[in-house]
Amino acid sequence: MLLSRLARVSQEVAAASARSRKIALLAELFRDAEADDVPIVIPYLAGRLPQGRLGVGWKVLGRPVAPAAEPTLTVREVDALLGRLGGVSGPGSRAERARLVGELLGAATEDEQRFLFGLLTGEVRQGALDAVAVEGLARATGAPAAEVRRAVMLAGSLQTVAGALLADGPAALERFRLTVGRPVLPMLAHSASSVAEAVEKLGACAVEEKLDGVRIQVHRDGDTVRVHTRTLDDITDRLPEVTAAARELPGERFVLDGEVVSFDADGRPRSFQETAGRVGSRVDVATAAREVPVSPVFFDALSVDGRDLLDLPFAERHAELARLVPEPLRVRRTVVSGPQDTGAAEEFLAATLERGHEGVVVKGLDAPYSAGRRGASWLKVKPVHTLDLVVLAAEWGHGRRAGKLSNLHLGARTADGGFAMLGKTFKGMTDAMLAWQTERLRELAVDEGGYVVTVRPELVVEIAYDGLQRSPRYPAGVALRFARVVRYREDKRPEEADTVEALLAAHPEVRP
DNA sequence: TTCCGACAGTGGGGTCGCAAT
DNA sequence: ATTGCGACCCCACTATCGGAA
Repeated sequence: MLLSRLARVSQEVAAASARSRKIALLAELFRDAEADDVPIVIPYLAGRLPQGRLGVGWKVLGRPVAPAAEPTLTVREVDALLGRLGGVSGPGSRAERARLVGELLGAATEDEQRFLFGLLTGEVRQGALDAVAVEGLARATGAPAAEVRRAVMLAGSLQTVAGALLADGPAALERFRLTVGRPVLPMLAHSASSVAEAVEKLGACAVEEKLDGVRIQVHRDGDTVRVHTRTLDDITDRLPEVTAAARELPGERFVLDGEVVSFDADGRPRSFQETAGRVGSRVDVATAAREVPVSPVFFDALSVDGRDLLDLPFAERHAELARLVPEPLRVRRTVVSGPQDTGAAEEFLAATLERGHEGVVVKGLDAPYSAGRRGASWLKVKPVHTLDLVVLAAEWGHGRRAGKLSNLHLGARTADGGFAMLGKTFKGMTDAMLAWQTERLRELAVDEGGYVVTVRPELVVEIAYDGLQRSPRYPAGVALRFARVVRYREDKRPEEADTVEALLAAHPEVRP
C-alpha cells in the first residue's frame, strides 16, 4: 500500500467530525490492506509507530526537505527505513538519524511529509487514536467491538490483536486472556472534588491512601519476575527491591497492581521528584538503590495461582490480595458502608495527608477490574490549593487553539515589588475564556514579536494547583505542580496578588 | 429529549541518559 | 564539563460524539 493513501485517509479522518465517519474511513482502509501491510498500517493510523519512539523529535524534523513531486513510497518501505533509524546509536548517531530522516522526507510528497511529521512526533491530530482504530478494526473484520477492545487491553497492544484478527478472524480473540508475564493496561481513576462526593457516588466502598510514586504491575511466574509501568514499559532491571519483594511472597504465579515509592529514614514518603528520579535511573542502579531505596506497595490482584480475577468484584480481589501480600506491602485503607459513614472516610483522608501522602482513592467494592479504562468506580480525591497570580506573558496556541493566546506565564509578587514566574498553564480555559484573554492580553502587550507575547503585569488570575515542587528553572526556586485556571479576578489589582513569601510559608515541606 | 461516559486534544514540570559542543 | 534533546514519569481540564436513560 502506498503511504499517500494513509496520508489522504488521515486527512479525511481529521476533517470528519462524526466519530462514526472516522471509524468507517479507517475500516475501509484496513479492509484494503494486504496481510504484510496490516501490522504497519493499523498502528500508523492509530498514531503510533510499531517500533515505539525512535529518538526523532521536533529538532531533527525541523529542517525543511524539498518534497517529492509524485507519491511512490510504500508503507513497507517507510517501515523498513524507520526500523533502520531505530537501530542507530553511538557517536555520530544524531547525524545519521538526521540523514535517514532527510532521505525519508525527500522521498515523500508534501501531504506524506505532513503525515510522517505527525507520526514521528506522536501528534497525528486526526481526532482518532487507539479507541477509534479499535472500532475500525472491528468493523473491518466483523468482530464485536467490545471483544476487540478487551483483547487489546489484555494484550496491551493493538498490533498484536490486529495481526491475529486478520490472520485467523474473530475466533482469534479467544486467545487473548490474562496471561502471567504479559502486561495488561492498568485501570485508571477519575477525580472527585471531595470524599463526600465520591462516597455519595459509590456507596459501600474502600478508601485507600494514594501514594505519590510510580504505578507498577508486577508479574511473577516461579522465579521469573517482571515489573511494568503504566504504559507497560519493562522496568524490572531498575527495581531490584520490587523483584526481591515479589519473590518473598507465598505464591508462585500472580499479577499485582501497585505503586513504587521511596520513604525516608523516618518513614515519610519522599517527594515525587526523588522517587521518579530513582525509578528513571537505569545505568548505575546499585548506587541509586542505595541512595534512594524504594518499596512496592500493592492495592489490587489481577491473577493469583492461575486464577484470573479481573471480573471479580473488588472486595473479592482484595481478599485474594490480603491472603498473598502482608500488610506492610499493601496500601492502608478503610472500608465505609456508604454516605452515612462519610465521617470515617474524611478522617482517613486527614490521617493520610498527615502521613505525607497525596490523597485517597475511593473504590467501589463490587466493581470489576476495568483494564485500560478510566473506570467510574475509582475516584481520587486530593486537596486543591489556590492562588491569585499575575499574568506575565502568554504563548500562541496550536491546533484548535491556533490564533488564540493560550499558555499563560504566571507570576507571584516578590519583596522588591516585582514578580517571580512560578510556571505556566493552559488548563481550565473554556473557549469563551480563550477568546476573552486573547483580546485582553493583546491590549496589555508590550512585545508581540514572537510566539511569546509579553504583557504589562496587570491581569490577576485565580490558579488552582496540587502542590509546590523544587525547580531548577524558575527564579523563586519553586514551581507549581499541575497549575490550572479557575477564573479571572478583574476585581483584584496586581498589588493584591499572592506573594512568593506567603506561598513558601504555606508549603514548609518544600525548600527552594 | 436530556444526560453522561469515553476520547482526543492541549500542553505543564522534572529527571535521566546520550550525543554534541 | 556543560548543553541540548528526546523519552517517560507524573498530570488537569474542556469539547465533542453518541449511546444510555
